[in-house]
Amino acid sequence: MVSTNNHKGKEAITKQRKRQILNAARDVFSRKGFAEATTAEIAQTAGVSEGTIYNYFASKRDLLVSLIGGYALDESLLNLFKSPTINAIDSLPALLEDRIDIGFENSDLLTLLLAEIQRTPEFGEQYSGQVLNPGLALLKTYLDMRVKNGTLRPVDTEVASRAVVAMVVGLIAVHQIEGKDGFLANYPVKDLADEVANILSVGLGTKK
Amino acid sequence: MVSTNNHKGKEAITKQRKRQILNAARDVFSRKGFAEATTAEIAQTAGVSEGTIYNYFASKRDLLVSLIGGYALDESLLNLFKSPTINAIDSLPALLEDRIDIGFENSDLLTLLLAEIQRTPEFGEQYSGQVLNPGLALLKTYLDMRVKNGTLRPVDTEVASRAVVAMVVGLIAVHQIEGKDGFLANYPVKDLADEVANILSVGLGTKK
Amino acid sequence: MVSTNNHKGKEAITKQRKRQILNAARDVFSRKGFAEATTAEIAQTAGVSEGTIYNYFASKRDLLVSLIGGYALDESLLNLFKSPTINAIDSLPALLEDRIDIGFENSDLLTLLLAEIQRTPEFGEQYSGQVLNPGLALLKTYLDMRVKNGTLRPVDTEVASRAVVAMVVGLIAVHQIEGKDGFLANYPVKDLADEVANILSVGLGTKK
Amino acid sequence: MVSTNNHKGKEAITKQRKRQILNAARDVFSRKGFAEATTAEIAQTAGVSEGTIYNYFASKRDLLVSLIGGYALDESLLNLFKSPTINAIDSLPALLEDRIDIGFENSDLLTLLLAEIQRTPEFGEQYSGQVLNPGLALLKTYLDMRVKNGTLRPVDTEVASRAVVAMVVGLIAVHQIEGKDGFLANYPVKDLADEVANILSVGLGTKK
DNA sequence: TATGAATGAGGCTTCATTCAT
DNA sequence: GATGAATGAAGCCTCATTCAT
Repeated sequence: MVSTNNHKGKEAITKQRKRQILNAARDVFSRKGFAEATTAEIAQTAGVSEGTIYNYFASKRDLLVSLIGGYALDESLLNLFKSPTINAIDSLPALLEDRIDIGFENSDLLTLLLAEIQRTPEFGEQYSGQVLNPGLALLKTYLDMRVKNGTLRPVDTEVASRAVVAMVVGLIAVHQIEGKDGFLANYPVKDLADEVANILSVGLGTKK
Repeated sequence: MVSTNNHKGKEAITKQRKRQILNAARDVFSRKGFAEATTAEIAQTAGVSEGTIYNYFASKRDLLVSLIGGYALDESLLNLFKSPTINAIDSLPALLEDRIDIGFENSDLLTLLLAEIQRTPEFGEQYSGQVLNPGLALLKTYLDMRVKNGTLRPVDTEVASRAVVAMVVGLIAVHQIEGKDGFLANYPVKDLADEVANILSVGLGTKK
Repeated sequence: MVSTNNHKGKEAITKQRKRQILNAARDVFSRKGFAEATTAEIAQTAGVSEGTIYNYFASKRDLLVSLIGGYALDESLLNLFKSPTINAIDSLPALLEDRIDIGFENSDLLTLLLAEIQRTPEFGEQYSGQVLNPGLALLKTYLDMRVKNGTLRPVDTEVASRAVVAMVVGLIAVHQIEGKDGFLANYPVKDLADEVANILSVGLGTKK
Repeated sequence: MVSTNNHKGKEAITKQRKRQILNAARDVFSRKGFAEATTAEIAQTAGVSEGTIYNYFASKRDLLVSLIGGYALDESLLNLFKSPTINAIDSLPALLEDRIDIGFENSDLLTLLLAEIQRTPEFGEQYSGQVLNPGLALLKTYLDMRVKNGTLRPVDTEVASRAVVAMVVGLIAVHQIEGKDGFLANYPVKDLADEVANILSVGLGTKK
């Protein structure tokens, strides 16, 4: 029992230590980008020594891989596309508000992700498979249903679902370009979401 | 005359050499990102020696600055938002097709731009001022006109113009994530543009 | 206690390592001059790798600054002008012998110092303040006293003290120019000191 | 005749061009030191292009060699030790004033010389042979004469002549260390020369 | 002969990774 | 397991020298 507990305790500690380092890596990577992030700064941010990182991760690159493939992004950027419940979709303004909010908050991570996907296409496949596709699939299912019951025009839902996602991602990018003094950064997110939802939904609705 | 010609010739050669190096820099930066690009690779790509770069640019960073601020992007990514003529806007599908085409072709540059804007907010200001804002302004003028003459709902055109741009940028980003075997990369651009234009324009149109 | 000891041990090692590198820097700088000294040679001389230098000093220049401003020269060239005790002054031949000996041994450092003072006047101020002026002040105090009690002519002791120092420095310079086969390098230092002391002291003494 | 004149003209032009470049080299070397001087700056200072330098000198180092061995320094620093006439020596204050004046004005060159002699002992031999020794010899001859006719104590004139030179050189060095706001730089050269001459000459004189 | 663009060797510096404690 | 000093590969940049014009 004791040793079991110790084991569990050790595993828990190990897991917690990995998390601690990954969080630090996420912060530094998203601020500096992968290449300009230093293990020294990650260690300092995590409150551990540089050597300790290598007790938990094989390399700096392994940190990035764990970050993009792992649970660590789940709680921030990844939620951007993560399966909303069908119910959530039903309220497009609320859904958009939620996603825009998360996205603006984590636009650095989106940039990091785009940049690293570019250098390592596998990241794109991984991210597509784990995050983007499930989200798109759910969206598509929902749109298909509404097309079938006649509350939507018979659009190509494969495209339409991507258009919805693209709208959110694009707003994040424009927000990033405009900066903290730009228009989007200072427009109430709720109003933004309402306007955009309106544009999208009315556009997708059947004409009378 | 002779010396004048010589002068002109030298200036022309200098300009052409700068262009040659900037083109190489654009290639390598967009492929590797700024930090991971090496001056050695840029030189090799440009077909000059490493030292030669420094006869034309003060530093590697100066290459980036010249690239983002200069004419070098004008012919590719910058066109993404560069003032389309009012006439061009009139045909939303054609406009979107054009921009999506350019964007898919240069998605690496969009990523580069986003990443470097994040590290150097001045780049964002510069890009906003020189490229994004003029494009948005033109779009807004056009939308305002159509709102006034009743062919569009009275939307917030400040938001709506950004939504249109965001849609394009977002599609580029999603395309980038999905990769060359993804859905968007293999969907006919013309059809994509038609679909998206439909979503946007019908959504923006007055309900009967 | 243990951790305290460890701390002390680490600090001691750090200090010792800095010293080790500074000593190497002094050797190489004085042999090659600052600009022509390479960090590679300093590292090799110190018996560490090149990167290690930068764990202790911010830059090659910082090595020079630490060298000129720090304790590292105290034990060699700096003693040249460092406050001798009044007693020591009393025996001018002994004082001169001591200083000439030190100076001949470290003429490379004098040259280094002069050269770098020329490029960085702050070094001159620093060296004047920390080393030269205190030495001159002591010398002047002593000369003033002897003027007052009549064992010296009423010379301008501000000038006279500099003359004494200049004599030593000049001998070192001439020795440097003549080289190891030159006259001064092969003249017994004690005899040289006696002769020069005679020239100076009789010259400074009252005429009967 | 014509061709001869042309030849003479060409030679004259060549000589004049060499001189022009050497002067520039002297300026830059004495300001920056040999290693930190760049051929670019020398060319600019000389008002020629970088390539032109290599039409007259084999290398940057050759510039230094020509400078130290050649006529180019003759007109400034070299005069420091260059054979004064016996008559000139007769007035020690005047001689010292002259030399101190030249020396203070050209202390950068003295520093340059010392530094480069250190790296290239041949320079020291060359300088000793061409400049220092002749000067010392003349001084010694003069001192010997005065010893013989009883107006000087029977000092070792080999040492005494070096002491006189050392005094001048040392004053220059101290002046260099103290900088332009230091004591020596702001003391009237004539008074300084008088004081020092007094110290030296009375010291060298026979006691009554 | 004058030019100055091109070259490339070599220097300083950074930083991911290792390893002895 | 934690530490952080040591390492050395690799990158950016400088600058003496060459050479085609």
